[in-house]
Amino acid sequence: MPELPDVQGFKEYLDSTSLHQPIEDATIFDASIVEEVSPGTLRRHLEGAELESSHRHGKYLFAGLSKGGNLILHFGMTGFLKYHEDASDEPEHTRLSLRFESGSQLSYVNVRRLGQVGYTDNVDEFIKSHKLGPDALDDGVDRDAFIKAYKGRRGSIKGALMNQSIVAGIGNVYSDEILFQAGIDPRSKVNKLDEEMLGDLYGVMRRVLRTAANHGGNPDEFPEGWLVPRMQSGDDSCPGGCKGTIEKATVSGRSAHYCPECQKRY
DNA sequence: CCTATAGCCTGACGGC
DNA sequence: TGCCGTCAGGCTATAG
Repeated sequence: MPELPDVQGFKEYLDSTSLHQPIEDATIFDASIVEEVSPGTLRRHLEGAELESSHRHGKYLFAGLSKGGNLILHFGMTGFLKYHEDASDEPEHTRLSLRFESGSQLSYVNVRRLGQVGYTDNVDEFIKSHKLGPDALDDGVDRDAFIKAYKGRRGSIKGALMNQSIVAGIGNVYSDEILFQAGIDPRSKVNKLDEEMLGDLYGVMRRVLRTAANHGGNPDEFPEGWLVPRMQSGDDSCPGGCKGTIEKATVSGRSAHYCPECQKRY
């Protein structure tokens, strides 16, 4: 599930529930999802510390620890956070749980183990070593930087948008939404798009991600005419008013949803 | 350098 | 009901 807007929602959830509370214990239920350090090392860094801040970069969430360093949270396809008061409310598939002095707990839950938790001293180095580009909503990603980064690539525009090393945060669902709103077929080659079209795409990308992030990635709150809520409810009629049907195609190894009427293939 | 592909995990769903 | 294949909002390593 979690792309930039969803992870922004998790950040706000963490901020409003879990900051500035001493962690009494950290329980790692699944050692295999711990990256960068050993499970024991992660635990030592967490216990006795407080989460004092949080920072999102692309689909990653980092929580600054009062003893120094940062907890890394990455959600893969099925991860999320759950704050609960009672140990009996522990969700299934909890992989890491932080129990605070108050008795409340913050749980990192992930069915498929494609996500990771970990620890790093230096977030910037972690971002560099994982080859992540700038966050898609970063001020540094302006129109010119966007055009320069994508211009002339050979692959599909959908694949390029999902490439985390160019710009971080866009995944399968939001690449579909952005391309739908930009009127571009996901199979289009990037090098067939001129600078003006890339500039327009930039504007759509920022607006879509900002709007979705403002709603914490909850499709029920998205504006009229968006594609994501339709897909989620299993309704394949085009929300663009063309009366057409949303089609599916495999693009860059992922399933793309698009409207052949409203989106032009370049 | 760039792009496409297979593999990693688990659970839900549809068809037989 | 039970089994099987397919698919899923991500990332990495590898091959071309």
